[in-house]
Amino acid sequence: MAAALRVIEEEGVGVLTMRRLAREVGSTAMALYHHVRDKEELLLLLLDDYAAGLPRPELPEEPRERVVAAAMAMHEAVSGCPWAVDVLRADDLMSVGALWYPERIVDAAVRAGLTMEEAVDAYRIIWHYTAGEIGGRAAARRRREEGRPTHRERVFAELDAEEFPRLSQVAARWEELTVRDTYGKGVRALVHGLLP
Amino acid sequence: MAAALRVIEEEGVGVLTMRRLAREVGSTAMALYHHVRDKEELLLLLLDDYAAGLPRPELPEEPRERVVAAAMAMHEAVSGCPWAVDVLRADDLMSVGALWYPERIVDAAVRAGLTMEEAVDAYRIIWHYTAGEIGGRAAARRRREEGRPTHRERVFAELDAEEFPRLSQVAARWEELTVRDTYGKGVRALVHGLLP
DNA sequence: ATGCATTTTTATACATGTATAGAAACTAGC
DNA sequence: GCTAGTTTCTATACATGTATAAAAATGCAT
Repeated sequence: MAAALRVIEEEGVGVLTMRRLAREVGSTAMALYHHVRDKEELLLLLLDDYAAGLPRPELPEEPRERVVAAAMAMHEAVSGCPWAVDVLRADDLMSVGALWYPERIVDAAVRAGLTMEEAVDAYRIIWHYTAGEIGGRAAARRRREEGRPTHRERVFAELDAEEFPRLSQVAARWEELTVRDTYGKGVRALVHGLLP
Repeated sequence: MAAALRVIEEEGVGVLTMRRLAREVGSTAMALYHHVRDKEELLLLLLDDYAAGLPRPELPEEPRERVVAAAMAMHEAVSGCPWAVDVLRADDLMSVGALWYPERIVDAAVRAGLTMEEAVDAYRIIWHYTAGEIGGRAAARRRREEGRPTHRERVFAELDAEEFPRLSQVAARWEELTVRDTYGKGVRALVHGLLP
């Protein structure tokens, strides 16, 4: 795990292969499979460690603000973790070390007056939004790094202004409009719409 | 494209490999690369065709209801497309054939009183939520099909009731609580929070 | 028809995750 | 110290996406 972490931090998650990690610890790739089920589990364990070591921010008392703050902390935590993206789609709970976030969110939602069922719904909806936002941004960044042409360019190039007036209107500014961080805006909207 | 579509529909997206597709059309894997940049582009083209052929549902006039309806139609469209999941994270626009959805959403948002910038934000936030929801559900299904133990089980097994009272409280019912479709609830919340 | 340039296809190769089979190292009981 | 069983590791193999280089096919001007 330490070796894996070192490789990731020094050279990026892209170069962490099973063979590379094996070489790093003086073993063979398949030997690693005695300790982890597959590569995803390895990354999950790393994520877990990472999450467990995160500082837990002070949260406001007011329930709605509390949910927003917890969600934004969760978002920030995952954003700062380059290998999280490959694991995120795994489930609706991130990892053991990161249970702190759902616990706070569900709790605050209940305190805001939601039933337990509603609170779980609220958490999962917030989580899906979070995962989607991070996944999208990570994919975009990766694409940019690899120099691949964004799909968007092609889309906007052959845009029919008759059929899609609104999109044509913003086509030129899309890039500019979409680099801004709108995560907070989204969570706030969700909290506004989900909590009484 | 037709061959790829046939393979996917008959045997699932999992068996569509470049070599298999090549065999299907009596060629070699690398020959395909003259027509598509990579496998992702192939899937994107398929998705595009699929999206272009979708029926465009009648939408309510009232702007907020219109956004909700368009979003739900978009969600349903993507859900019904098994190979969409592998492409979705690509960007914040799905594909040319699916531009109908963002166009309606942005337009309705503007008609509801948002500025163009705000409308684009709203669309992207809804899109991220949609992508996250579908990605998560697809991952869960795949995991179930492969018989892999869900990460969640392990998480809940070693849950400390002292530290995570709320989560412990729902641990046993998590499965039951999370099979329900809460997408609509989420979009409604977003629309409620984003549109004036 | 012929020679050249461009398009399209093949052959081969590599890195990757991981399955399988078996070897080696270790542990417990005597 | 020896044996049987278990844990851990190694060797090899395969399917996959795709890079690279070369071959073949095609189109075009003469």
